[in-house]
Amino acid sequence: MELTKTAQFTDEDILMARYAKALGHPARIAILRVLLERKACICGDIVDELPLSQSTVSQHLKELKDVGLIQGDIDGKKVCYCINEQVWKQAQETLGALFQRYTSCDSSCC
Amino acid sequence: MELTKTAQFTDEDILMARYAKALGHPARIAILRVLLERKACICGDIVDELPLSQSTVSQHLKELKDVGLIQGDIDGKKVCYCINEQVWKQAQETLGALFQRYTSCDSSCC
DNA sequence: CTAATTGATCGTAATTTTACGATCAATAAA
DNA sequence: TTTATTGATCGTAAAATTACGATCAATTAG
Repeated sequence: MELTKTAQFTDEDILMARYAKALGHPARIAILRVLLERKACICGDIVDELPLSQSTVSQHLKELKDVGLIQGDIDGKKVCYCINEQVWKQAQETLGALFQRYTSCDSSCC
Repeated sequence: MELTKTAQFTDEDILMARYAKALGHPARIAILRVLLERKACICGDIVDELPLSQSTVSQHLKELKDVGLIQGDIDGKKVCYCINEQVWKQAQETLGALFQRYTSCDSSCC
């Protein structure tokens, strides 16, 4: 009895997945870690820290920028990247809420 | 002056990215939400909750199972899925730690 | 035994991601 | 001005994801 599926994903699920997806590659985790370590924003020394070419790193930076987790401002010849506080905390809350929703049902299942 | 890049990604970054990647699709978020809502583990009624075909949902379930976030036990004709507590908490901690590493450097940058 | 149900897996097509070199634009240094 | 540096973007190839129907194996119901 095939009922037509109309239900779509909720905006919240889509947003959450977007944040998670942005974190879903070691290079992007590494980039964020660099940005977190040096509180001040740094530019493409990030490239030197990663085992990837400049163009590839630039691509990963763009993805992080597209979801808003980081921002980059031009400073002369160089570009300064850093965490975007608002979005960062938004992602933290959204994903954190999902994880916290778990309450061990010690009993029963599995 | 091209220095050869030797540095690889750390195991921790890779693991973290793996967890995040597993959460990086609305369908998988939706699946986890269903599993979280009904504390007890349910089987492929999940399919009915999602706007996707049975085979596609099964594929997403497999991905979640592969990273360990969920587990599925056969119960007669049906299969019972539920959150894997250990792994769930591991992912929560790992990703949570990353997010918490941010300390607003109100000043300066960007 | 024969149906029907459940859910994994296979094969496949379309799309997205990942990665790189090459190039381009802009700034800084000579 | 000419040259070097910085970093985005383009083009492209290879690989991975996403999605689906079809099929298969196992269990349950008749």
